[in-house]
Amino acid sequence: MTGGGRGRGRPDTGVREAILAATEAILAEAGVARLSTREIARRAAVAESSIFYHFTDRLGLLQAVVRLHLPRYHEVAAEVGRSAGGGSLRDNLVRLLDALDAYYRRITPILAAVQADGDLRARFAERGADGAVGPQRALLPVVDYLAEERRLGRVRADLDLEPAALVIVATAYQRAVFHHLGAPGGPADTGRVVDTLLPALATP
Amino acid sequence: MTGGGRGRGRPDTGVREAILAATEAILAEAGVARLSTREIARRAAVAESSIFYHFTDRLGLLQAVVRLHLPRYHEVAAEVGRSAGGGSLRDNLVRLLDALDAYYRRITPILAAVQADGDLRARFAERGADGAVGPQRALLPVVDYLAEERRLGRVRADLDLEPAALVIVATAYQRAVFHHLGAPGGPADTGRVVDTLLPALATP
DNA sequence: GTCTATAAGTTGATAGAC
DNA sequence: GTCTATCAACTTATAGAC
Repeated sequence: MTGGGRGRGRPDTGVREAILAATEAILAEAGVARLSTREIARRAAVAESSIFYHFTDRLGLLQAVVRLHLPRYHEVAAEVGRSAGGGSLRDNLVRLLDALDAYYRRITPILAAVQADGDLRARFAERGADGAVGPQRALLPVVDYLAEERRLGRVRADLDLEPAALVIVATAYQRAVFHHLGAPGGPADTGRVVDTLLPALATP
Repeated sequence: MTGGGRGRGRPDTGVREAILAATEAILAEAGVARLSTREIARRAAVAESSIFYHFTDRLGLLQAVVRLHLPRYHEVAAEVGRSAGGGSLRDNLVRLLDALDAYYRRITPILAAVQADGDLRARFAERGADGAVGPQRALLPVVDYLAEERRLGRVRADLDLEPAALVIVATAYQRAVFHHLGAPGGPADTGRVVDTLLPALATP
């Protein structure tokens, strides 16, 4: 694998990237159930065997897709976390929820694949155990953000951070799932959700 | 299909039920990707062709599994809804969240399959359109429950019901997903979640 | 209604030329 | 690194006996 040595040595012909892109596209349209190496190769306009050269096997490819996207979650959440003191608490929460929602909409097909493929789920659980990506780890950036707002006195002093973060992340994810399932419009806009949640979070 | 005429005419040999049970088991363990008629037949100790006799094709079988479980959601939520006036608001919310959580844990593999299989997702979206099961419809029983508590004056008069229901359903679903992905213990117990949410819901 | 037998097509994966 | 060619195993689905 050239993976990681971008811009060094012989330039990638783009086959690896084309394979990853085609995989994501199929995942989004048809789902894991119909993700075949044959179809990936056809879409990427690439030889089927190139998939095995770059990713060893089908599961390796799926893992690569997961590892390519899940870590970006921390970027998304951290960016909002940095602006903790900035605007109003309400505005920050709206931006946090919108950022989470946008992120989850992008990766919902991948998350669905992890949930629906036993092997992939198993490997994902392993990684979670050693602390790398694990499921509840998704809460940490939001917990950090709330802790900062609490330090600034804008969030209730007695707020239980983990449940609060769970509720926020859960709401964003749920909306993304609804969207993925074809819900028209999506239930309630972000402003209404934040206004509803605010009495539980803000300092009275 | 004898389906529906339980206890009338010749008794079912149980093949249909065995197929459904085996399908659910495989869905829970291995996921849609590995759900083959061959494996279903093996587990159910049944001829592969019986699957096609009862369910026409693979997708028909998947639809049958979905239709068998999703409607139970309304039973679950409605049962809690009936006890609206009963105990304290907090106790009712704990019971509602626990009921939703238990339900979602059972059907998470099926929901994952719907999300991860394009064909199944498409048919599910169709049904949603004609108002039968649709995604956001999941919110209605919770909206009804909150409306009743609001009528009784225990929930804020100005509570925006849809977002509130969304947050509750989302939290239960998120916890079920964490559990399915192998999260140890699950993040925060129901009591803490409800206590965190309560200031947003209860009459001040 | 349930079975056995079978068909045609697709699957993930490998070998070897360039 | 990427390709073409090839494989055995498995896939969904059908036909027809009981």
